[in-house]
Amino acid sequence: MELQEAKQQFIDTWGTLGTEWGINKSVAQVHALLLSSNAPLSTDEIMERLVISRGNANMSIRQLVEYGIVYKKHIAGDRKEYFVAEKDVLKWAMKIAIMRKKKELDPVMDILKDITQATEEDKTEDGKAFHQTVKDIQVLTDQLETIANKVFQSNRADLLIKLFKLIV
Amino acid sequence: MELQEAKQQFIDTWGTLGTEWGINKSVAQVHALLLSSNAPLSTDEIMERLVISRGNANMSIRQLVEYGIVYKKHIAGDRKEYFVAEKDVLKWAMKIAIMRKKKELDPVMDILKDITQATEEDKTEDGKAFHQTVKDIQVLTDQLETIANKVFQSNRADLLIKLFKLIV
DNA sequence: TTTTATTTTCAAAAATTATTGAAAATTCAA
DNA sequence: TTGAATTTTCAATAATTTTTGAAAATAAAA
Repeated sequence: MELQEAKQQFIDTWGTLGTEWGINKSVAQVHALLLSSNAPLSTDEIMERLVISRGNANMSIRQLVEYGIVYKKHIAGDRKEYFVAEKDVLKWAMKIAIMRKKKELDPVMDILKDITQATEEDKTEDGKAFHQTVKDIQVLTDQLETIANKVFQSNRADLLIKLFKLIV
Repeated sequence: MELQEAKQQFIDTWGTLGTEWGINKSVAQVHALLLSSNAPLSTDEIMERLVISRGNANMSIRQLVEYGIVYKKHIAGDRKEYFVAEKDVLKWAMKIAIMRKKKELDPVMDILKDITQATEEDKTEDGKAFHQTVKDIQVLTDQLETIANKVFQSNRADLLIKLFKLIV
């Protein structure tokens, strides 16, 4: 397999995976392209390489920079902005996880808590069953959150992984 | 908050969350409706309650049954099919996780392995860096997979969660 | 300042995904 | 069998999401 071919496959695969998990295909592909490139790339280079419009490239890059998994890089004597991806997997994977948790999971957990409380007093069979169902979900997500927070706060997620592999 | 209101909010929230994570809104809502209902529901009841078409209801239910998180329930003297949701959170959450891992993550992991191998011999600076990047991702996902498999295989995921909370 | 390069914005178009609903297929009781 | 009830299918339509591309805004050089 040619190096270029391998990179292209990586970019395509990443794009598909992103789509399946609710991440925009272009965003995922720009991320993959930057991950696969040693050198910083300009918007023009990204557009050309992925065959996407300037608007799309600009929006996608901006989102990745906002996520904190792609950095701007100034190159002396060049007016263009260049971009590089964070190469430490554990670092960027955790940033994505934290961002999605905060944006999509936390609000749901708040609502689950509300519903659990609001149905606390219900005396009907149906009401009690529903309360229990929501409470079960809420308790499980709370437990998972505790674990997630501990892992996120730690700078040694790699060690935690090894530890967990060891003891289980 | 009325019980009906609470249920509706649960259904809406679940639908939104599903959408954000690449699960069809109707599928997620049917799941939430069945989770929130003690009694088994027929396709007609689901259609009526969620205001969706027969086709949509049928497809959504089928998918949930395929996932193994909703069961068919025969009611004596009634020709209609009824459906109930698996109420054990840990059980259905794990089934969803296992299903999505198999369908969406495993193929990607296979491709990452291919790319890692195919770029093993590359002697260029760029090739070596790309190889390392992909390999890092691959090693991390492999570690996470090991953990996931252990949790999935265990029937006491709840205990594992408690254990992990304890030691970390 | 003026000019030129670069980035950003966003309405319009395209692509994708979800949903409908009626016809076809199936199932079951009479 | 026949016929009614129920389920399934799927082409057509609707809704949503993504992408484009050109104009506006911004930034840097002349």
